[in-house]
Amino acid sequence: MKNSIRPSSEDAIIEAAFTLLNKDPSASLSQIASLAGVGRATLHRYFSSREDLIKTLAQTAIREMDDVVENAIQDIDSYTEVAKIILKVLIPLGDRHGFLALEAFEHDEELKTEFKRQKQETSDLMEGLKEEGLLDISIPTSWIIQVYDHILFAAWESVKNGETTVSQASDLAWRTFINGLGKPT
Amino acid sequence: MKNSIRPSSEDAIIEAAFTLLNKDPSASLSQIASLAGVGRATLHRYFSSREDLIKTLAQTAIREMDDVVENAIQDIDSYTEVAKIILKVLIPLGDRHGFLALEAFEHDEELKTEFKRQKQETSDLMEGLKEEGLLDISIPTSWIIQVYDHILFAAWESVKNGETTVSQASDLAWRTFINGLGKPT
DNA sequence: TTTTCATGAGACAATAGTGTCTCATTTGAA
DNA sequence: TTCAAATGAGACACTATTGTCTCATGAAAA
Repeated sequence: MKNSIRPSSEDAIIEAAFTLLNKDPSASLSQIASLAGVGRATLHRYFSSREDLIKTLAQTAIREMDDVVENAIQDIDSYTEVAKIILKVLIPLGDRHGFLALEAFEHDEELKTEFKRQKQETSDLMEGLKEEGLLDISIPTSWIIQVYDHILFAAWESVKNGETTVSQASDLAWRTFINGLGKPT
Repeated sequence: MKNSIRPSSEDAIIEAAFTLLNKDPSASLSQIASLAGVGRATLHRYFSSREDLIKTLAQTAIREMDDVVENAIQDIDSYTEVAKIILKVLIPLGDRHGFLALEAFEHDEELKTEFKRQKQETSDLMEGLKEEGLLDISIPTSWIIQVYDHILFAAWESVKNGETTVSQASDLAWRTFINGLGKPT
């Protein structure tokens, strides 16, 4: 029972950081501590430096994405349905994880490995879609991944701007992806 | 002949800023001045503050985009060809203008107006594509704009990563856009 | 009650960036 | 050559942020 009950301070800081950094990626540690309702000293007790905090946020984000995806595709067996569902469940996470796209993790081998793994999983998924005859096999997988990622981004922004609901954005994104890269008829 | 020959210092600073800020958006004014080959004091003689410099860069970027687009579509009369060519000529500008996407211009009315105008022009272009029967009229124009912008972004990144040439990325982007949002057959 | 531990408040030093200013030098034009 | 404008170098004050440290307090566990 090492981690059964959290001190709540650490979680509060992480939540405050996610909230604040998405509004202003250069928010200070003072602001974060303040929103978390803890002193700045306490923040430094849990996270030795700003870099340490950001790294924890990135790891948290990776885990949250893995969790939400794994949970959503439990009973699905076709690549097609998996790709469709992932698109839908990841859209709402943009508000929470978006700011991480602006951070540089080039010096962190641990995180780079995790990012590489996620990219590889996406790659495998896209190869699966090709096998199922949904995607044009003559299109480079690297381009397919780019489009998949950026359409997801477009969907998130569309929702953020109030142009569509998550459900609508999800449908539009999927339709655009499939028609855009699908097997020529 | 007020502006016939530039002092070159101002231009050198702007060029250095474009180069450096795309590598590191938080590069200091010292670094920028240094790369431009001028003293920090001189930089402040041309740009009263960092904000002032960034704003000039944004205005420059808008003008450069307008120029390259206007120049490319001079003799074209179909919306379809225009949309296709714009995609191609804007890809290389990503390396130069990309960092501006990370800046916040919410407090600058002048720039906000320019951005709004560019978005409106894109909107008009997409409506034109609908009229020419190239795009599905049942798809919201706001979504079409999102996809157009993000596919452009995907193409730039694809080139930046060395996955494709500009020409290949341009073809893939156009194909993906047209098939993705085109009229159902 | 006593003890232990997390915490808040705040002082502190170090660092970095910014904007201003001065002065000596250079450059180019008259 | 002479003069005026542009420049480089650098000092200066100001601000913000960060990370460390100490100390008193309050709450929970023993």
